[in-house]
Amino acid sequence: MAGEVNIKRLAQELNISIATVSKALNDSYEISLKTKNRVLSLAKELNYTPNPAASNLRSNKTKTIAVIVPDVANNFFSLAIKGIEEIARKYGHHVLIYQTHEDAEMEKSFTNSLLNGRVDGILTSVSSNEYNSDYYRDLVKKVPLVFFDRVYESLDAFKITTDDYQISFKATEHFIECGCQNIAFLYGLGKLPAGTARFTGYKDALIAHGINFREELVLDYSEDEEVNFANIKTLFKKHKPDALFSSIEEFIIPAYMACAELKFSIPGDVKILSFSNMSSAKLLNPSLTTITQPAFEIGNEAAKCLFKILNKKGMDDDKDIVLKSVLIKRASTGC
Amino acid sequence: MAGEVNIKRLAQELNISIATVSKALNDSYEISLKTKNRVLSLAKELNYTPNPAASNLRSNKTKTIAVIVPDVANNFFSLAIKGIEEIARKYGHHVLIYQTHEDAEMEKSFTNSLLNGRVDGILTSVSSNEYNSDYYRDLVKKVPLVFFDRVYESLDAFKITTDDYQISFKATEHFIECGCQNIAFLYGLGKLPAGTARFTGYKDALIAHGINFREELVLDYSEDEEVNFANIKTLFKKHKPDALFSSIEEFIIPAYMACAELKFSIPGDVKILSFSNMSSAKLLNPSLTTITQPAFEIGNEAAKCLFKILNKKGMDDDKDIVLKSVLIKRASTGC
DNA sequence: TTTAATTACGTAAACGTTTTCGGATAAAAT
DNA sequence: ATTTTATCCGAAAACGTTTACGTAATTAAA
Repeated sequence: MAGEVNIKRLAQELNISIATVSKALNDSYEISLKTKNRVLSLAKELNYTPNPAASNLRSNKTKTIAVIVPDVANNFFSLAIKGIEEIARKYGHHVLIYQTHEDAEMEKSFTNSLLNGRVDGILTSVSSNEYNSDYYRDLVKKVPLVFFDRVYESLDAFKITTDDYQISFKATEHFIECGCQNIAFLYGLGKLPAGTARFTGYKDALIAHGINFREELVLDYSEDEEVNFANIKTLFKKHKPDALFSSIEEFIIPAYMACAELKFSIPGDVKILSFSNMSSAKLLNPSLTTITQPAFEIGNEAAKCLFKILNKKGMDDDKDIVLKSVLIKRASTGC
Repeated sequence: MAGEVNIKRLAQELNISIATVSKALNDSYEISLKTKNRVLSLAKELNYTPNPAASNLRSNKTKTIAVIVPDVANNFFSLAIKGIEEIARKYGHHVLIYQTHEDAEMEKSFTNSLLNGRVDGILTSVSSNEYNSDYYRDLVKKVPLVFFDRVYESLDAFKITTDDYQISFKATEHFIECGCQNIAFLYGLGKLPAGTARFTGYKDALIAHGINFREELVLDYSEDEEVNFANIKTLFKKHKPDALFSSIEEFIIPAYMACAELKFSIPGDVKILSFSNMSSAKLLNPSLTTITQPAFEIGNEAAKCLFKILNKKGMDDDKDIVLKSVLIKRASTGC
């Protein structure tokens, strides 16, 4: 009984046409204030809410945006999502969240499932396992899309990133100021601009301070945590680095465990810092120096950007927004 | 041009009716294998995907489910969501995620926005700030809904929970076996069954071992982390507990910080354990003994349950599923 | 006073599906 | 030869909105 409250029902009870009701609900200029009030108050009384499917079908608007991230369990992404939601809520949009788990195929499959008008726009942070530039070159023409953090550089699309190069340069200098000379680099996201920028910032800082870059001090990320653990131990034994620059959060656990197992003291024997948004960084033993990205703000900016596109405003704005990360010095670098 | 590929277009190109096309796409028994193949292959060739709005409008099915949680940044919930997604993907459903940030009003507002047919069903873990039993009593009649972890006990609805009472009892016994006598309880989720069950398990274990329950050793959770920090310090100074049983993850950071500031050694001066799904628990200083809930499995079970409802199967199954948590002993309890 | 403009509302088509019902054909049963 | 049944397909309505267009009533301009 009470379930079937739709526009037709409102129209009948008020003795007006459904067109008038619809327009009144959408605050159209064509409708007098008096009838608007009549409609609105009855709608409220009957607890009317518009059917989204019908509305979407007719208007081609879904009031939903999609967020595609590798993993919501990652601190960075969960914060970014929070930033996105804040804006989405402001614009009355729902948020559809997809996790790719770094699987490029799943990423494409998810994205494709959104192209038939399921969402108004997409915010994406691409998977790190494959560089799928061609796919995205097509995609950005088909749907409003904003990249954040993990972007494709060459594309003509809106991109929100951070100052990976500069902050990595600065972090490396921090090591050097603490007296480190053999700074190892734990290399993640190698296929993405963010990864290479972090690496280049590290390398350039070494060179700028007259320290030779040594290929053998670079360790590539493996998805298998055990492998990373083993690799770090090997790195320690073979090359005795006095510092570890971890370019992604995932290296922290195996690095700390390796130090514990090899009885290396942090920061005495080796100093460590890492890109990270872990809230417990300050509780590690010892507390971890981090490069912390403004994750919430990135999500915030990305979402704002998308709604600019959806509302056709500021299309001539700069398509590249770069936010600043911050280096938080703690005990693991010890100075 | 290529954008407007819908059923009508397929029908025209194949010289058959749109009804036939629709039925073929839905693998109806009314359609011959031959025409099914013709339709399917053309659909694939033209990259046809059905318009979800139209489909939803007509069929009253959205192929989406909603997940309502307090916070995706919480390790427990992000894992649970992963478990949900696995099942949703299996059934070809999309997942809409909402964060309430423990705000009961926002929770109601979100939930209400889903009642007009935006989703086929809801998985929810209710906010801890208010006990909104009346609201949910109405709600479960209107929409397929499954509670997980944070439930309303009195309702006739599907609920996935864990053995909070038993595991808390066991954890308290672990303290006692380690020689603790003044075990403080950091009390969270007090308005929810999960919270009270944990508290009761703690209390009953004390009594079972002839230890007096002391009200002054119980500390209620505050949303303000600074307040928790201060309260824990006061607790330490006033009552010198030799153990801290944290019933929620959020107490860990202030507890560790308080110990550090007061120069209390863990587990020497005070032993600590906490409900937690933090992956870095083993890296804390010292590594933290945890009660870890099977978060992924909870999500998994909850989603399975919802799809049972949606497919009208197993409606006579037990509506209460209880999974087992596990006590992982580490250095912070020291024995 | 006539005409033009403005305001307020209604009619009906459209969005892309799904589904009910019925019909045509052919095979099987009588 | 007639009836029944099975198989395959189409016509058309329906889902609940939005919106282009038309029109009557009122007001402003001529």
